[in-house]
Amino acid sequence: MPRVGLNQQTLVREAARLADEVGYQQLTLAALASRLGVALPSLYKHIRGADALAQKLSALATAELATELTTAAAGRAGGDALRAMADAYRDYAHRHPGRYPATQRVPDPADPEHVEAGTRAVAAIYAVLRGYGLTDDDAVDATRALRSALHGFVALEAAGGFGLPREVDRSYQQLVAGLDVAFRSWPSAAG
Amino acid sequence: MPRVGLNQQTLVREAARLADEVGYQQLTLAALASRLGVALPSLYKHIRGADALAQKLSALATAELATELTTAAAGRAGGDALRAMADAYRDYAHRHPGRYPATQRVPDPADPEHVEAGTRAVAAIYAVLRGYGLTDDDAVDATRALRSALHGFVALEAAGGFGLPREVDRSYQQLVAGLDVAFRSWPSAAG
DNA sequence: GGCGTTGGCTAAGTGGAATAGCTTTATGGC
DNA sequence: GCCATAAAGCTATTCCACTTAGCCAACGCC
Repeated sequence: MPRVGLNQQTLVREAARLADEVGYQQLTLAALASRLGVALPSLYKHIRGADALAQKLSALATAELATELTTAAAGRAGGDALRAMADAYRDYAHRHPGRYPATQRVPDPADPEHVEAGTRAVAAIYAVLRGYGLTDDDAVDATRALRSALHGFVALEAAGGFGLPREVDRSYQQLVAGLDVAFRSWPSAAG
Repeated sequence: MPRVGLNQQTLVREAARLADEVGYQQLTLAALASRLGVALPSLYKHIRGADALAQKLSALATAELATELTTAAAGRAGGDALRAMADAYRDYAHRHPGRYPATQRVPDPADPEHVEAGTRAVAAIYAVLRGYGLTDDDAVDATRALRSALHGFVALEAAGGFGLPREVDRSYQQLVAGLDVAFRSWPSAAG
């Protein structure tokens, strides 16, 4: 039995690739083992189980997404930054349909890299919102609104929830334009 | 073997109750059969399988949600209608945490009731947007934006994605207020 | 009351996750 | 270089969910 030379990193990376090909829900230990050319139980030498794999995949995807969001917003401000970030967000979801759902898993407090990735993603959003003069509670609310809108759109799109012929790209542009308008007049003291 | 007197309707209704108790992902045919006091294969006399059950549950939940959205918006207009509908939406997701995810499944074209429920839900949203003077392409875009924002928020909330102490209720109010602002100045001819 | 339809059942197969326990490989100390 | 040991494979087995096949009993109609 020649050794394949697996380790957790190669395993998680291959899981990410596999998920993008077959879908997040179809990512199974059995499929991963088959892909790597080992028997299923062999994976347990490197990862605690299916749930741990999902968590590590989430950390990987979140880190990737955070980096892309940060890069997109760099050197831009206001509506420019918002549009660039929103495009990067949806683009990542399109390019990595299997990884994207993993980013929605809440970071594991016991995994510093996962926590850091989540923090970086939120920080990227915060930075954009600072360009609108939003801080503290307003920034928290606006961050939640932005995440909700982007994730909701991408999730509905992936689920095939947009049946009408109207182009989805344009609807997304309008959504982001609407967010821009909303953030510009975001209430500082609403009740 | 005394007959329990099952039929598809009671089966789907019980599945809805069970899903709300244990979660959508934990709704299994095994759990449902146990709950109904029959052996698992007996369910197949009434439903084609696990996927068909999920589809029927989606039809049920979508119909319920459509009704609640329609009721909430009735007799209101503009921002009033928007807020009432948004509250009804999130309220439904909270009261029915197991049914809500089912509403995201795309209606089965072969199930007229399912299709009708989906149509009613979208129609309720359209009616609210007409109060903002939005029609045609603008209404399509705005509907997608509204659905995205509401679903995204509810999904992130359910996933535990809002870690900070800032009250989630207030964030939701701000989101809806932002949508109101955006819809009032929704671009009629953007490009 | 017979009989067909229907709604239960048991049995068995598939596929994924997980654990136990064995064997082989790679490696580091002497 | 040899060997002890840890690591990385393996097979076998259990558990759980879904599904199909095929049997039998109950109910309902004439």
